[in-house]
Amino acid sequence: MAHSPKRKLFLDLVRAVFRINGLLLADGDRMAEGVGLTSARWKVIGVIALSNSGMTVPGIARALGQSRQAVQRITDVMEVDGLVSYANNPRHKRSVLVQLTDQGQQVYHALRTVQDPWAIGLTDDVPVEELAGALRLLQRLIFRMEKP
Amino acid sequence: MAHSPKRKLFLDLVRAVFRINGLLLADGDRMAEGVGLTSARWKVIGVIALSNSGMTVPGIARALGQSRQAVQRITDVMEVDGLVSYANNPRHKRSVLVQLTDQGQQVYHALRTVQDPWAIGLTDDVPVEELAGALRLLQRLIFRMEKP
DNA sequence: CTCAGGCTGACTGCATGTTGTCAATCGACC
DNA sequence: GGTCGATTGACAACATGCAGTCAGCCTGAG
Repeated sequence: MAHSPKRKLFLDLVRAVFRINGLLLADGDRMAEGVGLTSARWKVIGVIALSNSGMTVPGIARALGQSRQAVQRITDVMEVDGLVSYANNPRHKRSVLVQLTDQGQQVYHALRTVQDPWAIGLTDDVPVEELAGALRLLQRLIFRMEKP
Repeated sequence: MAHSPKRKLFLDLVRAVFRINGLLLADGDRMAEGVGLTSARWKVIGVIALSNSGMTVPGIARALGQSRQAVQRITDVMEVDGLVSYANNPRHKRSVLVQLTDQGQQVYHALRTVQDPWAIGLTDDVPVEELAGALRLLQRLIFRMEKP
């Protein structure tokens, strides 16, 4: 049991996650630098773009599973850069809504035009079922780690 | 094609990797704090423990797929803490070998006694085949991303 | 209405990771 | 033996993430 194949498989999977996380960040930075962004920023932009009327900073953080402080710092920088704007939140006086500016929208779409071929190229010859299976497993692990 | 199921699957997988990476680091920190370590340090300790006569800093970095500077900073701190020691490298005058001290060995084994039940508990009801499949997929993606 | 607990923003400190640069050493080739 | 490219250590700048704290706003129970 100490060296059960499952244990080794799982630890290898953990290492693979660490590794691919670093590679994804590196690839993301490379793709994003063409439009003056970074990996962390397109993660945030992506969440905002999927919403209709903007999201609060803690809301974005919850969607990403990150701390609100990390998101706040990023939105603050992007607000200075003119990619997002803060709008009054009718449901909450202090917690403003983060919205994409026109420039932010343009950057988001520019990003898509680089990101899509990248995603397609990486998964060219990978069957959909394998992707779905791996995703299910990861989501299952995530669920178990989020509810301790 | 713009919204092909595969593209969405892949992007969901990317998000899952980001999320699980954060959760693994958090869990690792929680497990490691009992023995006075952090996630980053047991990653490094793990690599050293698997070697026989110690490893150079760049060697550890290559094994982890990280920059040597990041590893160097961690080994420097662990050397001050008495977990590792630097030994002369007969094959290279400047590049010393990082070795576990007795204390480092003890910490490594203490970590295993916490890590093993954690790994087992997370994968309790997950079939080995699913683990293996997900690992194969991730390693395939890693391979494609490492060779641009 | 009042007030207690929860949510938010702002700030701080810390850990980790990347990239870039420079000088010293190594190693391989001529 | 000499030379040149690769490797290494040391240092710095920067980006990102977490946790902790504090004060102010919001919400809902009483």
